[in-house]
Amino acid sequence: MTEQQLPKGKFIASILSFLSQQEKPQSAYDILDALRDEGAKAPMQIYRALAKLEEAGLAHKLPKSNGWIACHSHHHHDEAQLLVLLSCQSCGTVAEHEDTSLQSALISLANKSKFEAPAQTIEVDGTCLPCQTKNTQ
Amino acid sequence: MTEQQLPKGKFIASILSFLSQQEKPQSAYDILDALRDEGAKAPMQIYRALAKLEEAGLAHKLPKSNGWIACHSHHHHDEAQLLVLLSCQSCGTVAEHEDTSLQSALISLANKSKFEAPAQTIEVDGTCLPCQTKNTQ
DNA sequence: TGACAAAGTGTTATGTTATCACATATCTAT
DNA sequence: ATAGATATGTGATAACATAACACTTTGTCA
Repeated sequence: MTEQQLPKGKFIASILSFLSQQEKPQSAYDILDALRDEGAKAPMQIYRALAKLEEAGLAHKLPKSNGWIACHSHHHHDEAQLLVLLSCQSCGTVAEHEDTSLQSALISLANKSKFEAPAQTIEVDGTCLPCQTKNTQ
Repeated sequence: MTEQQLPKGKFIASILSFLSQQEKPQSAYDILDALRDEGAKAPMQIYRALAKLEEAGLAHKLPKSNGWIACHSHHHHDEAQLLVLLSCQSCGTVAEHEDTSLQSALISLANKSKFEAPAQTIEVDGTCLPCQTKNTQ
């Protein structure tokens, strides 16, 4: 299992706490605004903290949509090479998945091309179940 | 097979031709600069054309890195739901793959969650074979 | 053919996301 | 104490993307 130890840094804890309370991904500038009280003044402060959180596996960036979420899966495996984020374009919610067969399919594709791919996150945009039913009513 | 008919629009052909000649993905602003001669003046003109090219399957946007490439695969299938772009972080080249087993793994993951995912492009960042050998010399 | 709708184009302004560069402060081991 | 590493503050700017509106061209059909 992953260590999940909090990296050190001024805004680390606040950002993680803020993200955890949000249902939807937040942009770096959303976070900046939310942390004005605590002295955050420039985007750089937020981006630096987010980079550390991501490196620690405590937050994930949605690669397409520039948003950030706190990691909700407390069961990440060290050997996991692929995190899939199912992102609902209608309501904004994001579901995290570590899928073995998807991961091995990706690894085998990379191997065929001798392409060296480190662990990564992919975002899949679509519509979650609640929103599907909502939209057909 | 996909139709691959050229959409109409002032900069469509020039953009496609420009992208085809490039080895690496180009940003919308790169394209804008390249098309000054032909009268391109504002980003909007480029983005509009790129949207049509992407819709027609003639160009692909790298979801993570804001770059655009001309489609090099002349064999896209209509039923393809997933395009994988292996993007080398060292030299910038991008390889296009339509991988059946990766696609079906993704579809089955989505089905499990009843998540409705339309056709999409995912970008996998890593290192291509030439760059791997280059970097260990 | 003339009139209307639809599609395409030009342009300004603005919104959004991300990094550079450099100064200053703080921590840590010897 | 002090040197090196790490962290922080901050202004400026780069890079990416869209809103909004006016205007022109093209398609089409009575």
